[in-house]
Amino acid sequence: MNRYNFKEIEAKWQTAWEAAGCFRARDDEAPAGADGKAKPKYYVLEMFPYPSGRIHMGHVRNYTIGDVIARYKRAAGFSVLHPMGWDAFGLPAENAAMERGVPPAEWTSNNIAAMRAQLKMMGLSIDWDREIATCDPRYYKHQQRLFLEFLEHDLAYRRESWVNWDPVDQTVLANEQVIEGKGWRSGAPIERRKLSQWFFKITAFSQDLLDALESLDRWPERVRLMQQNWIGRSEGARVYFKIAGSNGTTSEPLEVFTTRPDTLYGASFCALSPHHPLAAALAAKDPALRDFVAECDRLGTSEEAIEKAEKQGYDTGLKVLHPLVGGLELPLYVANFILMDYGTGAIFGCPAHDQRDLDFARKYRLEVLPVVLPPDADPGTFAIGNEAYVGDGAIYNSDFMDGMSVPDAKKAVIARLEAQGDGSGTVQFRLRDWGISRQRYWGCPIPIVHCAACGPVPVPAEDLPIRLPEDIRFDKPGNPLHHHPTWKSTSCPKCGAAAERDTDTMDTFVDSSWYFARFCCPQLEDKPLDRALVDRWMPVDQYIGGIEHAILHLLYSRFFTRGLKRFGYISADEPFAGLFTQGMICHETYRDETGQWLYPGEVEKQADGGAVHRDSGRPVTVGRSVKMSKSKSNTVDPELIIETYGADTARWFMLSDSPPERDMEWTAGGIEGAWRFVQRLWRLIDEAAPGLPPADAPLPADLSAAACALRQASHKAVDGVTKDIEAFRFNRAVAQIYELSNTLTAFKAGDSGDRWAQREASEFLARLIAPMMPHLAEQMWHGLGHGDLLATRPWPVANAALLIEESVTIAVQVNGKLRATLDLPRDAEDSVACERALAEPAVQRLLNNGQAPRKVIVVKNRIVNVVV
RNA sequence: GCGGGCGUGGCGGAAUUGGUAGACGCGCUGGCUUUAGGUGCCAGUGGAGCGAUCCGUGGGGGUUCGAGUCCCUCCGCCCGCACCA
Repeated sequence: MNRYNFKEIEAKWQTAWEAAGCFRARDDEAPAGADGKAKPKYYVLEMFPYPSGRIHMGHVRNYTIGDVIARYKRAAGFSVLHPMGWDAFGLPAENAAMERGVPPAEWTSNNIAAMRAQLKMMGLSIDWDREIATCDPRYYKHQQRLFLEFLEHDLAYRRESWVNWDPVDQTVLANEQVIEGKGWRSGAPIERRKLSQWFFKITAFSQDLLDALESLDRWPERVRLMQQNWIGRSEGARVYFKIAGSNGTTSEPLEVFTTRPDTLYGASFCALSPHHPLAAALAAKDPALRDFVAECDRLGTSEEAIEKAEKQGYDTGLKVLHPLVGGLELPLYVANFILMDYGTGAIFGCPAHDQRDLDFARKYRLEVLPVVLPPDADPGTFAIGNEAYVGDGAIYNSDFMDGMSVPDAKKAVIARLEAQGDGSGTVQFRLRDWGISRQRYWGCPIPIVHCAACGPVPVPAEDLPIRLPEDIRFDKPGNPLHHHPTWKSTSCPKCGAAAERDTDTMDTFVDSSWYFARFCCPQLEDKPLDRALVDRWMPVDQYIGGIEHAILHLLYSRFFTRGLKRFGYISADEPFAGLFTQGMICHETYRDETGQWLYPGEVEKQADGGAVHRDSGRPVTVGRSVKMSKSKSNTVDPELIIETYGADTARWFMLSDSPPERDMEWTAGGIEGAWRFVQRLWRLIDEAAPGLPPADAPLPADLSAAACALRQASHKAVDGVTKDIEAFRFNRAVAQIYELSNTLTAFKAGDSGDRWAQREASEFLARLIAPMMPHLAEQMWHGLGHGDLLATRPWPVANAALLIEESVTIAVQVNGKLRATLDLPRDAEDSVACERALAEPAVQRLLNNGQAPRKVIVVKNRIVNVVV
């Protein structure tokens, strides 16, 4: 039996595609299609990878999906751009430098070379001439230029903000480097520190970023929802509480933000963020408060940690005056759950109608006065237990608002506060400005010079790029750029005096916020982007990546695109017209008797479902399937898979079974099954080809019933697979291809007409698998006697006349339960269907000796339901 | 804590979007082929029952002639939370 030699064949077709330049994107006027019309453009982009050194299964899935779309669209007559690059700055390169002494630039470029080779093994239809890496000065030079433009347009500014500080390593930590309040390397309790940092003014576009979500109709609904919640527009009020002074005078009033001004009469305390200026002022004179604030700081900067922590407060001893209730004084606390970054950093607490406030009030024994009465409750007896009432109802206990609905009360109380000068209605966003300064080496340097006389001064555009120095050392804690003996010394571009460079680099999210546009003109030297080329390709028609980027990367890119538009680089309003978020790859986990994680390759499955260690034979515990990760040793190396089974097999398995948006499970059985199918398909064509009519033989005049049935099955497959690819239902496309292949395998050709239908089905099969298993498809195409590249062929079109069924099977139900099925001509009259259904013995039996049915429901071509 | 999602045979999943639940694949069972095999081919495969039938889409309740699909409620698991990328 012949075997499919994937190694030879995959390499052969990859070379052939490259030689023919099949995947080069054309910037020039789109070449005319066969019908004389210009080809429409189509930009397919997968999120570019971080060059960690080896591709992982997540990459294989991501790039397989993208490649199916790119190849399909190319065949469907589009002028396709499908580029690849490297998100090459970031922390892991610095960790490698610290742990192994490899310079980040060298580490990164080695990783890129290794990963490029791996991606090429996959046979992706990528235009490699457009490859970019964000750590390349030819890229970050333009990013520095863009930073200056953000500054010029007042979309970047400098202010102080909080960071996680490791007092032992003398360095700023990322949230993920803070583990239970301690530094990951030093183990020292972390502190919060204030640093002067650069910010992008994303909040300038809050409303627009929110409104435009509606136009993104090819984005997953859940991503739009998450972004909407992230931007978090809320209408509410600012309320001023005067502070009762010890000597009867009041200082500056306390400004709080609330979304529930209607509950103002239920207020029983006010609380400040530990970082509120007033808290800081009070702490200066109060050591106990200082300790409390320090305690809060140990939580770090992550919102999750702050909100999960037990609610704690510190009574400042100060009282604030209720703006509407004369003489009512409320205690003022500093509380660990108040975020300085949201609203005004201060709240009033209404325990009856907010769970956090209620928890707080119970803990500190504060009053709980309900002011919203649930619809069916009795005002005399209604009381709050351990659950706040957050629903709608009638306002009571609230003076002039009594009896109003919640929305009416909001309006009324805002009007009253405004009239009194004690507050105002306002719109608040949860979205905060984007802090981009990082105290790290391996990132894009911020092109700013700090001058004692002139302050922060932008580096003139002609002096860019500000290059990263390569002679750096990681032996001291802190930022190597900062320690570098000479790098930061320079002169002020404004006054010429000795000055220092900003030693911070940009957040790597900046790098990925415009790379998609740079792919339109990757080699352009004098400016970041060429308007004409950007407009030729942008927006990205289909963007594909992990759901974990649903908020930050996508939101920052949307913000950047608005900036780019303002600076005149782009016409599009949004960067990504279509978005697809794929699920993760999971695998079973294995542990030995000592609890040590084992890699799948170290484990041997047994017939009884158990597992043992391959070498030692010791028993292994099989754990549930979770996301592949090094920490659980449940990863499978794509390169090993491709070397064992070939790229097509890996790609096919990626697309089989699981819907692409859902998590998929990697199994040894699954990849074996895919491998067998590759072999089967190839054998099917290899064995049938010699007996088939020539490639261009005309359709014979009369075909046997079997040939007609085969044609119908093939055309249905073409139609179905096309629809499934368009809708990202690759698992269903795969299932349909299996069905066609099963039909074709079972087909026994009798006459020459049969063999014609057999050739048609075989060719369709090759063409339908082409986006998914491109090498095998080329080989099949070649085996069927074609001399051209399938990669350059248009997509097959089904003959609509062959898709229509002549008869349909109808379900016959009695009281909704299936009792029989009927074969009827398509579109048979309802009366006919009804008559035939009632004649069914199973129906007669349930009608008890010819009783008349109470009702009969007929759905054409589908169902007859007899109600007894 | 807040926000988003998912839940169907032994397993991954399909279901024309309210109309025959389990397509297709994996696994399993039986048989055949092969020098042999973890290859290939054929048949079977949701559970219970000899059977007519009955039960079955995380649990409970509801709407409907009809619910995996819609509504309410409970449970379990997963993702994001602003310095990981």
